[in-house]
Amino acid sequence: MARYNPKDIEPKWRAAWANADVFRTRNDDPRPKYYVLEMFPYPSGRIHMGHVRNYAMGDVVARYRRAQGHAVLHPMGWDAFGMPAENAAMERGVHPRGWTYENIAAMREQLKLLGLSIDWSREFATCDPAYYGQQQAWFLKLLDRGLVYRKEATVNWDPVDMTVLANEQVIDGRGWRSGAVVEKKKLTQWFLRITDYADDLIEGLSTLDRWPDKVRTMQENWIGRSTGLRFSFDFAGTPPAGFEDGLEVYTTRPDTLFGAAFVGIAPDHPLAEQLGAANPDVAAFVAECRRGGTSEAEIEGAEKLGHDTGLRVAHPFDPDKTLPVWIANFILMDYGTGAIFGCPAHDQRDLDFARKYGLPVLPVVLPTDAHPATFMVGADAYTGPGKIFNSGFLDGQGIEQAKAAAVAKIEEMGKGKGATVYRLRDWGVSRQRYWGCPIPVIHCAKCGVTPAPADQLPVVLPDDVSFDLPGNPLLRHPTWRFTTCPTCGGEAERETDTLDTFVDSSWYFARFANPDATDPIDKAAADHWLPVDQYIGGVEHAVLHLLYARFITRALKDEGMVSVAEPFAGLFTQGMVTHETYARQTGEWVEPSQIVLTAEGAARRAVMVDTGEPLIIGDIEKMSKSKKNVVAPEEIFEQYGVDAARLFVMSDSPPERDVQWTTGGVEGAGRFVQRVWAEFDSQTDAAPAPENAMRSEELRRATHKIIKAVTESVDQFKFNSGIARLYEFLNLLKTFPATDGSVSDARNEALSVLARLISPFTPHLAEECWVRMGGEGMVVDAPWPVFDPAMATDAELLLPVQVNGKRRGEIRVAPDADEAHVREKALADEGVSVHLAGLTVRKVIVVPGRIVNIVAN
RNA sequence: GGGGACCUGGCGGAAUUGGUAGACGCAGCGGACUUAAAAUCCGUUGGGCUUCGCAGCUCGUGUGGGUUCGACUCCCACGGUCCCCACCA
Repeated sequence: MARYNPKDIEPKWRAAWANADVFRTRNDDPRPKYYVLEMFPYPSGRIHMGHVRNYAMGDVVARYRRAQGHAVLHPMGWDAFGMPAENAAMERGVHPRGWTYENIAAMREQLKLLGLSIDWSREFATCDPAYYGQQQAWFLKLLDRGLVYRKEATVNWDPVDMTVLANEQVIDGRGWRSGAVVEKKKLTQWFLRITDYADDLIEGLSTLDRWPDKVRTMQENWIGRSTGLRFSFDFAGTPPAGFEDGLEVYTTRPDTLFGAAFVGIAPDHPLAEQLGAANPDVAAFVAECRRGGTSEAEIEGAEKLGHDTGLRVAHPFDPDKTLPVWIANFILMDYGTGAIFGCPAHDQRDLDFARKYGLPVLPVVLPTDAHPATFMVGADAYTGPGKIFNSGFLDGQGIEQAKAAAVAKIEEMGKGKGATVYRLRDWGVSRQRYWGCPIPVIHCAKCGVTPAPADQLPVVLPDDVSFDLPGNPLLRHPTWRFTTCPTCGGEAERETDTLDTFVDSSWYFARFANPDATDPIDKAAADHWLPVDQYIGGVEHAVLHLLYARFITRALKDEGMVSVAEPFAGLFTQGMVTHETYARQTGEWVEPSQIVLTAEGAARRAVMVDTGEPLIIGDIEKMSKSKKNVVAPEEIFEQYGVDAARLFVMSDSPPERDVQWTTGGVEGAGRFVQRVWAEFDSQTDAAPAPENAMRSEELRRATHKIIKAVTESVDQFKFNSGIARLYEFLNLLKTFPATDGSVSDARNEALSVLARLISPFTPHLAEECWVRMGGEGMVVDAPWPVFDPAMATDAELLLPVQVNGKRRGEIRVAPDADEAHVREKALADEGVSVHLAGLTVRKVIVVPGRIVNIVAN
């Protein structure tokens, strides 16, 4: 009996799968399709434990569906454009292309170690011209349809790196890389009209019943639909130039219009800019507002700042009343109309502002339990329910009723309209970077913006670029951008902006259907495979990537390129891999491999392995290089085997939650691998057991129960529970010695089932066990075991009996025993009758197959 | 400020979705094997109490209340932890 040695056995089976080409998927496979996809990785150079967990989970699903008789599509690719490649170029003088493809090569080898059931023949990287060229092709179709446009927008500009930063790349007002104070700058940028699909993207969420509620809620909030009223205030007196039609505002509370104390406009509002041009005080105020940061602390503590323009507007419902127009720092230009009316009594921000500048606070919503004469608004605005008062024709109405009435009145007056407004903004996709998909348009002085002609696609990135200066190398390139206009033949320039990498990842799942297609998407193939049946990835993509992909899929559908609107029918968001952190007294982080743990419980201590220096045991955090709490997958594979690593990251926590990496845990998984092997390999040890016939029956039942349990746990993404049941089953199986003739049939069945049930989790071990027990072919091709409901049911049930909710006895009954019989038996039970002495039985509740509860007093 | 999730032994977690709380693993303790250690195997492990023992009683799922024959599970309030969004009118 030999110890199972993963280092020899695992590579052997990976080679066997590769030689037999078992994971190649054919598009004409007649079996029912199942598309499993894990979010494709960024080629950073090395895989980490998070990858191991993510791809292991996907592999469980893929192998399980395969065994269930599905034609499974399980591809892999690379989200290969992006900043790190350019950073490497700047820091180390390497070329982004070479750096990226080398990383891909390294990571591909590492991922292959995992033994994933991936069809590698479909692999591509988003930086392959063959991929991004197709992206350019559909981009131009969207441009043609008006879904792509250019506009001047205020962006975060990093003056050191000379590039636009996304909002999430601005940390406390500074560029995350350069540390430079970020400037607001107006630039002409490319946008995708995602807001055209805002309603549809919200509606679609309700069809995604296999998505986590959390993600659907986050997307709904992100889109942020609100309904209200858009209307204009007429100026009292001469309107400023360009505002002859008044000043348009948006509100969700038209019911509070009578409580209006002022009208506020954003510092970026055209009116503010116009006034600023004529008045240095206004210009100075606007400049001050722009300096404000957007960090949490700054918003929390930010003071409301305002500047009275001196202009006044007329109240639409009360011609005698006029309101001052203020420029206020808390009003955002890019939401609604960039202008509001302030109702201090019923909005906290307006109230803060009114108190500071001495504006009137008139309550117009009366809480149900308050009196009109005594109700006052103090430091807190009242935003609750109530009846409208102090409001002319709205008096006495409820809030919703008053909203409708106010909207109707404004519409009747021709001053505005009920409106739906979204928090979602159009998607700015311009990046002033080299390592991205070139936006395939040409700027001609005469003809304007012209799409690159189809025969010029792909517009390929030039190789000869330099990174010795900040900014966009495409802009500095001596020749690349100079071309001729496809329309007039005159001198013209290429667009030097590249696309946000989120565009690349918004359609890759469709390309996998046929990665060699001459069109962007092979429609027949995509219609066959899409939607992705199970998509798996981190919850950090809950909004951006998953929303963009839903949008692009819709846009491509409307272009006739795919038939589905929703790309991902099922979504699972898995948790991270975490690890305890260790630090020296100086605060310097220490790697787990450098430490040794002593004692246990409260006395637990960590010390440096070589010096014995005592260390601080820190929080359990996501594995990260900066905290040095990283465990390298390859070292774990080396020490415990790939199967043990796969098993552990799925066994110790529910998949959606974080899993804490522990040495003890992976050792336990390794132990399980050994014990499974020992069970298959020990056919001749041990002595016969007594009660053979009964025990065979018992083993059979256990076997069918484990089939049911593991099948359900995989179906429901409860891998940890399924694995726990497999441990339990192995513990039971060990009590059935191998040489006992009377249990051998049952035992053989049990082993055959076990090998197949573990194969999604520990595929290499499963193959070796399958061979050892004489299985036909490879277990990867074996069908999933089918459980027999009759066999999975016990012949006799052990039913707990409670008296007044407390367990007092147990009875044995047949599963189909009728209630009267169960009742009789329960009352007759010795332990029960003791507790019934002196009491009158009032009620007996029999829950079939579960429990009996006797109510007595 | 808005939205959401979570809280169970020393630790990670399980509980057939309202029916025997603590499966399974880790760590611990006791034992076997060994000259010894590691590895492995066997036993044991929520707290308290009664008992020589078999066994039994009792408390127990963040806190307080409620619904129910019965609550980790449902409802209300409070506390704590975490995540997402955020001067979004």
